[in-house]
Amino acid sequence: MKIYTIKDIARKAGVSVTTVSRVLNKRPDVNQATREKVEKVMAECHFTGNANARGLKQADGTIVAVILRGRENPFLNALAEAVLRYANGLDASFLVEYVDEKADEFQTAVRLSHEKRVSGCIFLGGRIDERAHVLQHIDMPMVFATISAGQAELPRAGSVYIDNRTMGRKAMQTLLDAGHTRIAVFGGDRQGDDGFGQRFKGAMDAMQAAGVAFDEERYVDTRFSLKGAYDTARGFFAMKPDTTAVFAMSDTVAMGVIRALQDIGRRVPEDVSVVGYDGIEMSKYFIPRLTTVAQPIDEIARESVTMLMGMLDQNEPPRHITVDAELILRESVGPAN
Amino acid sequence: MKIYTIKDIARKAGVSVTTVSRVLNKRPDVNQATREKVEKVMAECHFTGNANARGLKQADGTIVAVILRGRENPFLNALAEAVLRYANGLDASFLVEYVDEKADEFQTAVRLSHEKRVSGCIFLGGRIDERAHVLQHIDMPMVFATISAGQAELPRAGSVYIDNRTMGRKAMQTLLDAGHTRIAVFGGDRQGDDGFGQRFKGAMDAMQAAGVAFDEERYVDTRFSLKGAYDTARGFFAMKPDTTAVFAMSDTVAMGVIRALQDIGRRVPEDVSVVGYDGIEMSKYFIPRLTTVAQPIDEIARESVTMLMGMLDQNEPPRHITVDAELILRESVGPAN
DNA sequence: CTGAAAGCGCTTACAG
DNA sequence: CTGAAAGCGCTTACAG
Repeated sequence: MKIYTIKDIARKAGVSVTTVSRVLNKRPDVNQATREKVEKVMAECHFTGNANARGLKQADGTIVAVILRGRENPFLNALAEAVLRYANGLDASFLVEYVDEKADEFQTAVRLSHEKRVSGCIFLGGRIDERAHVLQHIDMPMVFATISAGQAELPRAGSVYIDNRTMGRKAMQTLLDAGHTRIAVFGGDRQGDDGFGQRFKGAMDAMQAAGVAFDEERYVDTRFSLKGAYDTARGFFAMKPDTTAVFAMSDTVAMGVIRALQDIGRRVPEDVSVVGYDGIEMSKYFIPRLTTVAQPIDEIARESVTMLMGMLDQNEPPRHITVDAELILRESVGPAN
Repeated sequence: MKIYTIKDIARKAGVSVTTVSRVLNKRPDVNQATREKVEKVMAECHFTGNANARGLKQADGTIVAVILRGRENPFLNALAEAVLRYANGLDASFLVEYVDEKADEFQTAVRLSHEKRVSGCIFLGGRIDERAHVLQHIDMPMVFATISAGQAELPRAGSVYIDNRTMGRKAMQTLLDAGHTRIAVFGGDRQGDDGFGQRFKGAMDAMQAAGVAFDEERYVDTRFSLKGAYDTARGFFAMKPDTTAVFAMSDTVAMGVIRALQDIGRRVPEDVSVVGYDGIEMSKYFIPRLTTVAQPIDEIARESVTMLMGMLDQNEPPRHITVDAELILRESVGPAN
């Protein structure tokens, strides 16, 4: 079956391609009768135009890329949905790009700036490290959602994030308040100056203030998946069975840990307490419901979109803004025995 | 900052655009010294070429669209990942397109065939109904993954699916075997000739064979989300508190139902048994672990990709193949009291 | 309100 | 092994 081009439509409608282009783009300067005639032909042919050809013309409006790692990450996907919701109706087209586990999202951004004429981008999650240097090669506004880019030397990068250090402290405080002292922390690279490093620092702040020493062997470096957390937790609790509480740096990790605990006969929260992070939907339905640090997804999305559009349209400078998070007390934390 | 074009690179490297194009596409017929020179310039400029311009040339190889509803649907996203995994290395580029809750995926396919020169597509999940008529306007091979397209009048559509009727029967049989008789079914449109309708039919087969009457008021039409299932279940159990088992047509629904049960003081599986469907990863970690009908994600993905590529490359006819599913017995089903 | 023509950044025969 | 030129399907001044 034939794929029609604007030329075919023009011929069938007896007008020029210019005119077809005009009605395709809903421009006002077309005679009503002409418009209807062309629209009829387009409908018959199910014609919608070729995106590549259209995209080739530069003045094609703003296009922004939303970059995230993981099609199966519930938190980041919820964030992406929210970003798209706020983007809706704006004078820019948003495309979401998933990067692979082992891919480099910064190089992806650089590539996109060429390949798809992307003029701005929003990074969802992730972290900023030396790889980010390549971003200096592209002169494009960007905003990092959920992590701080304040320390990075990226003049065109803004960021929207919760105060991870404070929230890490509150998460730990919740455990301390319940009387726990042998507390494990399940997270990523604790040394990083990213969200995870901040959460860890906050947790240490709380321990220090409470005068409780942190047992270094209770820091657990885990993959952020159910299976990763589960396997790690099984191994950890075999080594450190007297641990009575866990601060997990994501809800997914928290759930994997809770499952592992259950399987070795430790109840949550009766025997071991667990606090999660992110506040994904599942945290409200898991059994037990998760006590967790809920990131304000809608607000992060809204601020990120607003900031980026401001940089793009009004040439506003990037900002680094923190939004309020909430520690939600639910069922997975109980008093130490 | 300047966005370089192939012309810029050619000038900087002192060669023609043809040559740059050749090294960009890694063609063999370029002098090694020339290639290196050009590659050096490209690297300096972070040049990767413009996807729109490239895509505009027709002989650009096969491109297939993977269409699914819901960026937050864990089952369909796992399927998409698997499809991409099998697609990797094939001589075709795959793009995944998410359609909105209220969008029409068939019109999306038609649009994509024009806009992005898509020459084949794989539908993940969903259902076939009268809206599918538009597909007859495009002469493109397609395969429906997880649902049967055998009855549809779509000459170019193949499908890969599990035998939903048989598995619906087995799911129900599990409940009957455990001694349950007051069983509810939580699903979508039970009348449809789609996967859900088949599951329901299978469930009825089992009840009939067991000589157990199905109480029509125990069929519950629910949205396939945690919240939807939870809310529906709360309402349902207030009306039919003597129900002792539930066949949920997706794991997500099963988990929402279990949470609701928990909240009204009914334990699973001691008081109420629940069987799910799909076999998503979370079903192995939820507490209790879900007894569920596991769809063979990898196999469905592999067969779908293989079939579509066969239709595309070898002009093979579409087929309708069923793959084996497995009912996994875990913790959410127990004996009736 | 309408159309002829140039051009977007590539790729691809074709010629050398 | 290399390059000049045509063309992919659109959009956009420009002219009428």
